[in-house]
Amino acid sequence: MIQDRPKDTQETPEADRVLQAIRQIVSEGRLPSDGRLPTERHLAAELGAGRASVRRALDRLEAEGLIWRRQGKGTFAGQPPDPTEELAAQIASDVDPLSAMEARLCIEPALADLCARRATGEDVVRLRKLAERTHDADDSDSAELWDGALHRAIARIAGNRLMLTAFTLIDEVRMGEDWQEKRHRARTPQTRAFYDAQHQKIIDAIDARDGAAAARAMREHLETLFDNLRKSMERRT
Amino acid sequence: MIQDRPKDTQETPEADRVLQAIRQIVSEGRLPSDGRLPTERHLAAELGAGRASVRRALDRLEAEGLIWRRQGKGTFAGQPPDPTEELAAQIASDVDPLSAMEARLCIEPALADLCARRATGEDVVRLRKLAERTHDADDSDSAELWDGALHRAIARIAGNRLMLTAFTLIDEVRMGEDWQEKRHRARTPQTRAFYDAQHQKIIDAIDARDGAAAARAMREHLETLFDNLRKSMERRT
DNA sequence: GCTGAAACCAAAGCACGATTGGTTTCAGCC
DNA sequence: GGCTGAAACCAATCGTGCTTTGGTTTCAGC
Repeated sequence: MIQDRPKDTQETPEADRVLQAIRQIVSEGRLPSDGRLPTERHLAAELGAGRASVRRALDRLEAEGLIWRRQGKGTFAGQPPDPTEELAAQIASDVDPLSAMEARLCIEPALADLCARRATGEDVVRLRKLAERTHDADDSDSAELWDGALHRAIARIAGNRLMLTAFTLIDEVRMGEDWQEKRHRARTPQTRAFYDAQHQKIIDAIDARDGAAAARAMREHLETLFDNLRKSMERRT
Repeated sequence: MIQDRPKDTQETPEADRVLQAIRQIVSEGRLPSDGRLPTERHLAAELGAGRASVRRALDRLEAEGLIWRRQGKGTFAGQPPDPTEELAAQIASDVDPLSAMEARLCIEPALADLCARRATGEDVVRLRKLAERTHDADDSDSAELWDGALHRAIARIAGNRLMLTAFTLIDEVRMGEDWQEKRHRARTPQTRAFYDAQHQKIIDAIDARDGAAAARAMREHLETLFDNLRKSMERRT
């Protein structure tokens, strides 16, 4: 699996040209709203190359996770769609914030536990980086995004496909709801600082491979979040 | 909403005739393997009635939950398909028994907790009946079925749509797997008696509306189940 | 050994008409 | 007025056939 040859930027004259060209299309060239790339045959004609060369380049981009392909459908930028999202969209209509919170309070501490028992050193580094991004975020919106990424990363590292699916389900419903705004109002500079400290505590427990402590810290974090959300909802009433 | 007229078995001469005829088709008339009924137009012609009458009869059967209809598709006996099952079928392939058990251990105690806090007297009666059926089951297979129904009932009573979906996901994957056989081997007369006692304990806690105790009892039950499953797998090795 | 070209396969999309449940309207009949 | 039967129309779905598109193989040239 190890590339022997030192030339990494210029594998072969033609292949590299094609690869760079397509990479540029993906990264800066504006694509249709669905992210669809031109067809392989079209790209080959446009770049004056053969289909085989184009396919080799696309193979690489796909391996890098920049694009995904489906026979009969096309080539698209980004990640392949997740069937969990569709299910989430279907049941999102009759789920209230309280139910979502109950579900989070049930599953996320367990995920933190598993995460602590299975995380590699590399994983912990990534988590710390995400916590830092959450901390450094300028506005409340981007803090929200990085916070979501952190919780998602913990769920992924936990390494249980079923529980990850359940988490994704909750996460999608939570995001798609119109009570986004309520959550937004619940975030203040004070709460954000508090959340950052709790994130630290969770990650420290994971770093120490202490599953029970990680679960406890996560539960504490969620309960704080829950309380603030509830308070902000009562304030509205 | 209250029917004033005493005639319940004979609402109107024609409507009742059509209703009975279709009810008979659904209950005893053999249908195609997918449970599809003849089309409304076909039924109307065959029964010598108008489409409106047929539709009224079908409306009633649908309200009773005996059939379900979809525009452009047809009328079918039984319950409408659950999108959760499809998702479960998709991810079932890369889920091992251990992951499923982890997931159950995470979610079912929480469901028992919620169930204890929300169950009505009627709910408890139903649970006791299911536990009894599990106890009285002749063979291991039917015990398995009633046991599943009991756990599902607890999940439903918990009254959280998201968590019910997550439970259904786990349940479907668990059922569809080929390690059904392993679970079968793990059930012996001794373990069955033990499980019955644990079911009692769970339901007693629910009856007492003691959420924490219900969760504890459920966790204990699942851990026993888990241990036996693991032992039976090791025995095979 | 890589490239370009061509041909074929299989999965998905698209367009079309047919089918089917959902709805409305209308006339006939208690 | 209320139920019935008939008809017409709407909207979702399905089946069919053709096209598109990625996946694969083959072959000749450099």
